[in-house]
Amino acid sequence: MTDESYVKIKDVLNGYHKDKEVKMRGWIHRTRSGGKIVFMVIRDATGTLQATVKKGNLPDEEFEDAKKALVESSLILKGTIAEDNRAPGGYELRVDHCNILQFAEVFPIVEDQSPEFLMDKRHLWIRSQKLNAVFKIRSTVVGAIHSFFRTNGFYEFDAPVLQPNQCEGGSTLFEVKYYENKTYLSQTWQLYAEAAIFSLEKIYNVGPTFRAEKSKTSRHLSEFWMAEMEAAWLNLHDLTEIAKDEVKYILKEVLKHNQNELETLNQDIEKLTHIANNSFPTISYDEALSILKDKENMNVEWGKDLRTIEEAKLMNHFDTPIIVTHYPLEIMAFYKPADPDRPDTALCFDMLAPDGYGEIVGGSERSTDLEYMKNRLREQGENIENYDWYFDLRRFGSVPHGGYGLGVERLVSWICKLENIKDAIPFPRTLTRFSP
RNA sequence: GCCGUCCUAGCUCAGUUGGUGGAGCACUCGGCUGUUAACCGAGCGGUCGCCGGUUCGAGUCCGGCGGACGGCGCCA
Repeated sequence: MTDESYVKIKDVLNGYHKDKEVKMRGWIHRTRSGGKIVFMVIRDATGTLQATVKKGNLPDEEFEDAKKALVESSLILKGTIAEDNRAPGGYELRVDHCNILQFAEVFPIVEDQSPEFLMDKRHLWIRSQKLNAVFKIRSTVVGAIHSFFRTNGFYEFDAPVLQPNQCEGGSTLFEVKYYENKTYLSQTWQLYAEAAIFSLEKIYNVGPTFRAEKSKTSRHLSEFWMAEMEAAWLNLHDLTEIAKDEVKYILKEVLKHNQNELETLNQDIEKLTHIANNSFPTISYDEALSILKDKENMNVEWGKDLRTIEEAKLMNHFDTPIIVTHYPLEIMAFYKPADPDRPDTALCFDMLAPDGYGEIVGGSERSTDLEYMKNRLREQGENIENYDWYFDLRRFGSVPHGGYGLGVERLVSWICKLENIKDAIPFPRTLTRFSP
């Protein structure tokens, strides 16, 4: 698949090619030159390595090329790997052939960068060590989601991205011209998933979700990836336990495969390991309100959703993610059923991450009561006719079922300790930015 | 929708009471055979976001507009 005659930097740093003559290829990450010596830090997908180019050890014209090549020039090098404690990482390549594939123009990103500038140059900034590490972890996270559900008997099931109706709240849809009509970008996979469980029973999906919310915060994207599951015969307790298992499994996979990346990002590996190996508590909305009142002196009126600040204060008292169940029914979407034992609350839950990363999972049992759902939709001013096919699901062999959605970027942000969710996705789309 | 901060060289920023716009980095040239965000010397580099106003004179004061970023609400 790849040319094995070229060695990777990670292997060099692990000592595999010591004193060997090797071929390497990559890009110039940093370069500084003396009169007759050039120090280049070269970069490939696996890491960075110092290469020393000394005049006399290679043809003169190749030395001159090495001297004038700017940052991000692509190149092929031949030379010997030497252990040398003067080199960062302890190893360096002593070059005897330098072939510059393309002399890069002046790279616009230098030492001082503002977030806005880096966002404008996102197509170049994704080469940075930080984003390289984040996207390696993101790859592990998404891979872990697939393997978690597949090994637990779930089928991957895909829903259309273009959807004629909405699921929750009307004002947050992206409208799309669809021939002579209009349709909307997917806000959730859920309604289609609810149709599919009558065939496959246990399903999941990872895919893009679009919300035209006018949220300008470090936790919101207009286009983000949601990992959703839906299954027949599950109750609220089952759902919360699966969600906990899933998040712990993802964490363990990241800890297994991405130690270097977590270090690059200055994440606390011990803390994450502790979280991955401990149980996540489940509390009710009522208990959350008590904690806020008793320990934070914050009075939240019963019936109000927990706001960002309240979630953060609540999480001061936990060092793992927690599940909060039984939010007030009134503020919940039409498909969430009331708890028969506590009819003013819904059979729903959120998972909150520590350290202010907020809601990473949201889910619920789904109502099987057709009239109840119709009434809730009418109260919210929705046109019931749009949901006719969905209501069919309650007319033909309806069963108890439920599901949840996990925000991939929210999870990645927390695991990578990112300041802004925009760095958890390669090319972020927000209220004000849809380019590059 | 509401609130706040910011906008000066390619980048990051300084700019005093209103009086001929600066630094560092990047880049170019010169020097240096072990640098670690290399260093030393020189050079190149400007529609001070836009429009209007006050003033002899505006980067600076006033008004409007635009853009970016963040917070709240809402959500994953």
